[in-house]
Amino acid sequence: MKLITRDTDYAVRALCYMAKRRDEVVSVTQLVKSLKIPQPFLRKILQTLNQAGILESQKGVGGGFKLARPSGDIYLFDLIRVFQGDFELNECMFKKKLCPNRTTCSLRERLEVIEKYAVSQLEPVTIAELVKER
Amino acid sequence: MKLITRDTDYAVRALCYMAKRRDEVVSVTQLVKSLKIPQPFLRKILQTLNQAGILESQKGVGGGFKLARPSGDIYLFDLIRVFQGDFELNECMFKKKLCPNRTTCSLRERLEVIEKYAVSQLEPVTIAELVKER
DNA sequence: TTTAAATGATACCATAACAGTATCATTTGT
DNA sequence: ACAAATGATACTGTTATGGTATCATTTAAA
Repeated sequence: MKLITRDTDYAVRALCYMAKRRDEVVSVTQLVKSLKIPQPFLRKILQTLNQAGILESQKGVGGGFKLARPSGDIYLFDLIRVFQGDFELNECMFKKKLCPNRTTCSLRERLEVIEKYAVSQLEPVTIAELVKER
Repeated sequence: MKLITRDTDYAVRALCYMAKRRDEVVSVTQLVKSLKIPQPFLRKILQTLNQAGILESQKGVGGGFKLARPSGDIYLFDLIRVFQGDFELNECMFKKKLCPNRTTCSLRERLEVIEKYAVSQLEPVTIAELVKER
């Protein structure tokens, strides 16, 4: 049971790295040297981020990626949405439909509270924030 | 991303049902009629609970299952442990080893806070409690 | 203008978890 | 003897996760 999957995690690391070098174009090869992430996997991740408008890319020799916007405007939740879909700890199996079971539903209320708390904790997190800490 | 998997959920429902009929032996067939759960799946779940010492079973005609202890002593976490293993939202990929990435680790601290909160919310939940509500 | 370094686009793959199903053996009340 | 129940165990289909592999295209620089 993971709140953050590996691709989201790798994305965070890569973006933090790039945030420290704003406006500098960084290649995957470069990134891989610092972060210990498998090349082709990181490449796929960055391409996805590019398609999502979080990164900008530049092809050809000397090319690579850079942040498409200030690191303070890149939210952890953006990444979660891209790689993991909507953040939901619940996923009631009877969504929309009338929930047939009152007992489980009372449990669900508790899960909802937990989810709200988790969201409140993670919502404000941006790449800039993560870079700043320490 | 689910905090509670389907088998845990089904287990909760079945146990709540049985809690209302304490010391009465209930067969899978009976349970299936009330709760809308696939027979063979529920059967497997109850057998697992039996092996875990949460249920007692009685074979043969008129047999079935009943709670092995008072419903107030059966914790949601017992079930989670049986069906989902340890409750962890974190699963740092570099457990034990020195975490090589400070940035991600600062994120991890936030995840730990969330996990602690979730545990604090779920820890006190027993079957008795769930039955009592409403 | 060739070459090499980069991304773009896609397809593929292995493993595990999840959500069950199926079957045969054994027990037991009637 | 029979039928209703669990015990034990193996199997199956689908999806998510965590990647690899390949070929095409762009582009800076020799």
